[in-house]
Amino acid sequence: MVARDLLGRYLVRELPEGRIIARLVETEAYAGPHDRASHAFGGRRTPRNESMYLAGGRAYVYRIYGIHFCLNVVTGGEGEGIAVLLRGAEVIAGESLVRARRAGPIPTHRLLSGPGNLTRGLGVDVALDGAHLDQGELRLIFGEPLAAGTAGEIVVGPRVGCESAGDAATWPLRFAIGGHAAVSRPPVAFRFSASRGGYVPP
DNA sequence: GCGTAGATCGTCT
DNA sequence: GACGATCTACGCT
Repeated sequence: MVARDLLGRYLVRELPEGRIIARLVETEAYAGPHDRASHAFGGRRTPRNESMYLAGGRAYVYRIYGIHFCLNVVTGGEGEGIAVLLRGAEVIAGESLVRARRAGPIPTHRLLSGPGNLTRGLGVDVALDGAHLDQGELRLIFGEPLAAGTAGEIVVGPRVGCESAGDAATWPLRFAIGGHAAVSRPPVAFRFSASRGGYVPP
């Protein structure tokens, strides 16, 4: 599953002011026309979701709630409508550039935590919709996959905000690095503990 | 710490 | 005309 393989990989954002590097810690898969929670459900194509049907390796960016943007990586073949939502990342380099886009005293581990925060912190908007992610101002680096045991365990859970998607709501398509502080909401077993500074097992 | 409400607008019915 | 793959502030415990 590609969504799981994206964990631990790097997102590179080139801005006029400099470069931001982020490491993905939380993703969510949207499985195509048969997935009721997906914008591509039923094979629907509209001007908004058209880039979801591009060949893999492109970006699908859309606005939500009139306020936020969400960044997806198209992972299917051309015409399949399969993509992965990037829900959370950890800042590796360029933290000052991220903070410049996010007002207020925000803990480092929360700077790119959550789909809306990730796009805001990286300065991603619909201008990048359909962009190639192997070149240009936003790139995804396919380096070493996350090695089990070296960077935390991968945990799996139901997707967020898909409660009304019928049985698809319970599909285990959300992946995260277990216990990582930048995970927006802990899948299944993990819960947040401020006293212990992050997400902890029950 | 927890739950709830409000923001805000493009997109689709 | 309604609502959404969200976030934050705020009030209560």
